[in-house]
Parts: sequence; C-alpha cells; structure tokens
Amino acid sequence: MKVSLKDVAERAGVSIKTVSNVVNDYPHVTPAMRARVQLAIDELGYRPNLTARHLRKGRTGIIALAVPELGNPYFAELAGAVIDVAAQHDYTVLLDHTRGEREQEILVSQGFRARVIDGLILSPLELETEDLRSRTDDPPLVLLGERRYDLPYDHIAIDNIAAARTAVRHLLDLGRRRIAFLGSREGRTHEPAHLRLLGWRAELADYGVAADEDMVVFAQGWGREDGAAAMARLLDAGQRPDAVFAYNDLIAIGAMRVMFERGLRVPEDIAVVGFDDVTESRFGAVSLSTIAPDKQAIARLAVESVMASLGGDAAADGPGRGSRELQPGFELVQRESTLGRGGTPVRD
Amino acid sequence: MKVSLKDVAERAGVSIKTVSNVVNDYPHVTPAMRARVQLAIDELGYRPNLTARHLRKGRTGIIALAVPELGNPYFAELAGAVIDVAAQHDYTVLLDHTRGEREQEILVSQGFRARVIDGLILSPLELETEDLRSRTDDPPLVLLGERRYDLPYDHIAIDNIAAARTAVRHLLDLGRRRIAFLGSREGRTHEPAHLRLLGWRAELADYGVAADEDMVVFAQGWGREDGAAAMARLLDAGQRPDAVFAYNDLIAIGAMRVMFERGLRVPEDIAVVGFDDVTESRFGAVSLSTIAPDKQAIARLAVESVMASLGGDAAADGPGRGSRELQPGFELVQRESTLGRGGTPVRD
DNA sequence: TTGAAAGCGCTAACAG
DNA sequence: CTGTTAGCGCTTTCAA
Repeated sequence: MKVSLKDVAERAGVSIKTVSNVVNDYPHVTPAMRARVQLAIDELGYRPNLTARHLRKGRTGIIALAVPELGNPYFAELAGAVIDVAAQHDYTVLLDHTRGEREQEILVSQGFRARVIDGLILSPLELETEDLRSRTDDPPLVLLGERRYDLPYDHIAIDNIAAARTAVRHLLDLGRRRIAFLGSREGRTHEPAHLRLLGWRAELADYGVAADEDMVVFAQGWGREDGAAAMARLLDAGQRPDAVFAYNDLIAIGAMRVMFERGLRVPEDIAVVGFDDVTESRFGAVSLSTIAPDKQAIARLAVESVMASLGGDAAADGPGRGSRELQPGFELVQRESTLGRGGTPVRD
Repeated sequence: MKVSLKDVAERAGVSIKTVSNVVNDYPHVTPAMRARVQLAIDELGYRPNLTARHLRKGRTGIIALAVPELGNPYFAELAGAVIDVAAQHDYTVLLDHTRGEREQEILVSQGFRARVIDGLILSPLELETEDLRSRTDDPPLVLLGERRYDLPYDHIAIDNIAAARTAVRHLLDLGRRRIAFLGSREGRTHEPAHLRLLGWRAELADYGVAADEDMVVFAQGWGREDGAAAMARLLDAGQRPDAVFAYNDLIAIGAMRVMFERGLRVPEDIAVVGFDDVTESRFGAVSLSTIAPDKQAIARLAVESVMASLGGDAAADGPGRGSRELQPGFELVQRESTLGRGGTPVRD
C-alpha cells in the first residue's frame, strides 16, 4: 500500500541513503544511479512522507494566520495575499479565526488551536500584553494590526493616526465641519479604535474645529449591521453630521445603508470615508472613499518576518530580532462618497 | 530546551509509558501517580510533539479546504463555517485557493500544494474527471459545487437547477418577461454556470415564455467587475431586460452598479436576483434578492464526509462509501431588488 | 560516491 | 496498574 524509502531501495537494489539522496537532489549522485532509483520511484509511485521528514528536521512547512473573522473581506483579502507570499517561500498557510475573543486569541497565541506550525501571524483585538508573556518556546510570532505590545515580537501596522488624519483632513478640505466618528466594538479591556479616534481628534484640533464628542459612536462589533446600528443611534440622538469617518469599510457601508433608508443623500447631505479599501467599497450605488492600506506589503512583511525568525535560530537574541515596528504604506482613495458622481466635490 | 516524554519520565521517576498514559488521559492510572507525573509535566513545561504523534498514528489532525478565491465572500463565509465544524471534531483547517485554474486544482487534488493532511475538501471550477482518475492513495476527497464527476467521491451541492428555477419563477411571478441571465466565466473546458442556465431555460419554457438567448451573457470571471462588464455589454447591445438573474451575488452587485450609473432603477426598471446570499447583499442601497444555499449544512456535510472516510478504513470499498450525492437545502430570499423599498412588489 | 546504523518523539503491543 | 521494547519514515553522522 504505502511505499516508503525502504521499498524503493529494495526495488532498486540500493541503500536507503541513496534513494534519499535522489529524492533530495543531493548533488553527488551518479547519473546512472539516479536514473535507476528514479525508475523504481516511478514504478512504485513513491511519495515522501512529509510527517516523518518534519519530525526529523523539526520543521513542518506550515505557518498559521489567525484573524478575527474571515467574513470580513479585509481579512479574507489579506489572507489570500499571505497565502500567495507564503507559497513563494514553499510554505503552506493554516488559517484560523478568533472572533476577536480574548480566550481564542490566547489559545491561538499558545499554539493550542493551530498546532504543528513553524510560525504564527496573529491579528489580535482583545489580547493583552500579559497574555503573551507566558509564551515559552512557542513558534515565532508576528503581530498585525492596531494594537501595540511592548514585547519582543515584530509588529506590522500602517500609521493609523496618520491615516485617520488624512481621512478627516479630506473631509475638512471638502468643507465639512460636523464630522462624526463611527468606531468599532467597545473592547472589554481597552479603548477600541484607539489610534483612529486619536487621529480624528488631532486633525480636527489642528484644523481649528472643535471636536464634538457626541459625534463619536461605538458599535457592538465591526460589521455592516454594527455600522447601521451606530448610524441609526447617532441620527436618533438628534445629531446632524455632514460627514462620517468610519472605523472600517463595513461600518461605513452599514451606515450608508441607513442614510439611504432615511432619504439622506451621499455625499450631498453626508460625506463618508471608510477604512480598509475592501473590493466591495467600489461597487455600491455610491462608491466609498476610503483609506487603502497596502495589503500586499503587509502580507509580505508578515511572512518575511516569520521566515527571518525561522532562519536565524543562532542569533535568536541578536539585536533587532523580532521586536521591530514595520510600517507599510497607505493611501487615501477618493470616490463618490466624498466627491459625488461627477468625480468632483459635490455640495448641496 | 525542548522537553520530551523521556525528560518528564526521568524527572518523575517513572517510565515513559506512564507519562504517555497521563498525557493521553488513559483511564487506568492511580490518582497519586497521575498527580506526580502532572507535577513533573508542569515543572518542565512539557508540551507533546504533535509531529511525532502524527507520524506514529498516521494522522495529522488537519484537513484542507481549497476554494477558487477567498476574496469571494461566499467562499470566505463557507470557509469560516468549515473551520468551526472541523474544530468540533478536533480538526484544524488548512486553507488554500486555486483561482479556479485547472493546474492549481490538479495540484491541490493530488496533495502537492496542501501537504500533510488527512482529508481534502475541494471546490473545483475547471477540474476534469480525468484529472481525478490519476489520484492514487491520496487522502479522502470531497467535492463541492456545481460540477459533477462520475467518480467515487462524495459530492455536495444544492439542487442548482431547482434553485435557478425558483429564482426565475420569482421574477416571472412579478410580471417580468424579459429576464436576462448573467453567467460566470466561460470555462475552457465546459459550459459555465451550466446548471443554473439550464434552470433559467427550463423555467421560462414551463412558464410559456420564449427564452431569448441574446439575453444570456457570460463574463470573464465571477467577480463584481465581471458582472459590471457583462451588464454593460448587454445594455450596449441594445437589449432592454426587465429583470436579471445572475450566476452569483457578486455578478449581480456589479450589474446593479452599472444600472445605477446609467440611471436605471432597481427594481422598477430592472429587477435583480442573485445567488449565494453573501452578507454584503443585504446592505446595498438596494438590498439584493437571492438564492441562499444552506452554508452551515454544506460545511457540516463536507466535514462529516471526510471524517467518515477517515473512520471507515476497513470498509473502504463498502457500499455507499464516498460516492454519495449530498444535497443541502436552499431558499429564496426576497429583498428590495425584486420587491422594492416598501417590501411589496414595485412596478413602474 | 554509497552503505550501515542511530535516532527524531511518540504510541501500541505485550509482559509483568 | 506500570514497564520494556519495537518501530512509524525519514535524515544524518560516520565509515567504507
């Protein structure tokens, strides 16, 4: 049934070692020998047992990527990019999701969920610094996203404050002054959407516009329905924003849905800017202006960081190993939700 | 550094086997003994080496799910469901994507991409029957989606013809008669969207409406941009449909975007029905009516099918093993793209 | 250049 | 109830 190196060796009348050499493209093998062994391999349909190889070499060729939710297209798109980059390094990706729950994130970070992996890329939401302290000799870890931890792990995130400022600035330049902020879920342990909210405050301040904290609304989660609920709450409270900056595209899309339902025009009555540049944002009745993080760069940096930790076992404690702040770029994409259908600013 | 069973055994002054028994919750162990061993485990921070266990047991605890594209929310949502179901069986999911390319699908089906797995769930697009014939003793395989193969593998798909007929019938009942069909990418090897197109033809015929083949448009792919392009092509050709049935939600969303751009009202001018019920379809300016396959059931059946093939090694050739047609349910979800804002049918 | 033998860490027989 | 031993399939010294 299952053919092993031994079977091939017997068939070819050589030793196991020789077959292994052929399989692994070891340089010093006689062409004749190689041919003979290859023949036996083909005849028997031999396929190496990766598990055994991994046991021997101590590596599995698998890295895990854990994100809050695959249903969020931002993470789905990012996952696709990570899979592609990993494939270039001959690595396969094991995907896991945490629902943004601290318990799940802890489990993942300690390797209890995704096992048998050489490295881990984690995008946490609720995880705390202390949760990571207890990590012992688990595989290399790279952190993604807004949260920062003062621990010796590489961290990859765009400059969230700068990005938020750019978005708000765009709205200000368009003449908007009553700019609401729709945030993500309220965390149990920390202020959600922290950096983006800071950016909102800072840019308003710099521009000389008073930040109205009543225009800040948090949601139950980070999905479209949460954006819709938050927007409804804002309007029901009697607020009349002339612009909305949302924590992410999904919240922006949910918010716009409520505006449509209530007969509010986008951008004439309310301009909207999102965050993430998911594909979906280009195809609504009103396409969405948004901050576009460089997802390709994020994926590349994440995978390369893991690969680096994998390679440099010797210099495990060397300087700069696994405690870098990696900052991919972003850009503001201006679409109809701020510029209007014509492509030029629209104001009533 | 790395602590193994042996280290723990020495520390606790017992044999390796005893430690193994404790680790695996083997029933017949003295509480005292168990406590002593557990202490040693904790002191040393022992964690079992899964790779070694897998080599020994011949199983890895990992199944692979390969879909065309994670960027398509239907597959992302399905993947999330599969991950959850697999977790209930103590299995982890390795996700891969094929871009719907035949080469990639072949590689995946033969285990060259996702390696070290106990089973495989594959959602093929271009794969041909012959490509699967050469599979030797690769891990159990389950096929998902519209394509059918006359091979001894379980196949899971909703009744696509019935679903398509339901969608078309809904439009007919609303009084629409010029119903266009927007298909998926034209395959190199087979008619795309085959079953759904058959359903479209069949329902029109049964209803006594002549099927106008000029109202059938295929796209370059299965994304929003492809739907937009197809819709533009249809309109530019001078066709004036009063309804559109799209191969999937993304194509429907892309098509609607073009309608909005051209000032056509949905559903007054053109009613639209999609397929998949991705979350996104509920949140557009005009929410999308669609066919909702039971994703939970699909995920459950897929994982259970793999588990079954894994368990019944003895009855590997037994009747019914791995050649069943599993058919989860679906339902028509009526939203604004056919009923209009008021929730009741709208016609100009 | 190729062969023999050891061992990665674990589990499964089989004794005791 | 616990210990001893063999071996999963592979790579890797060390010899030849």
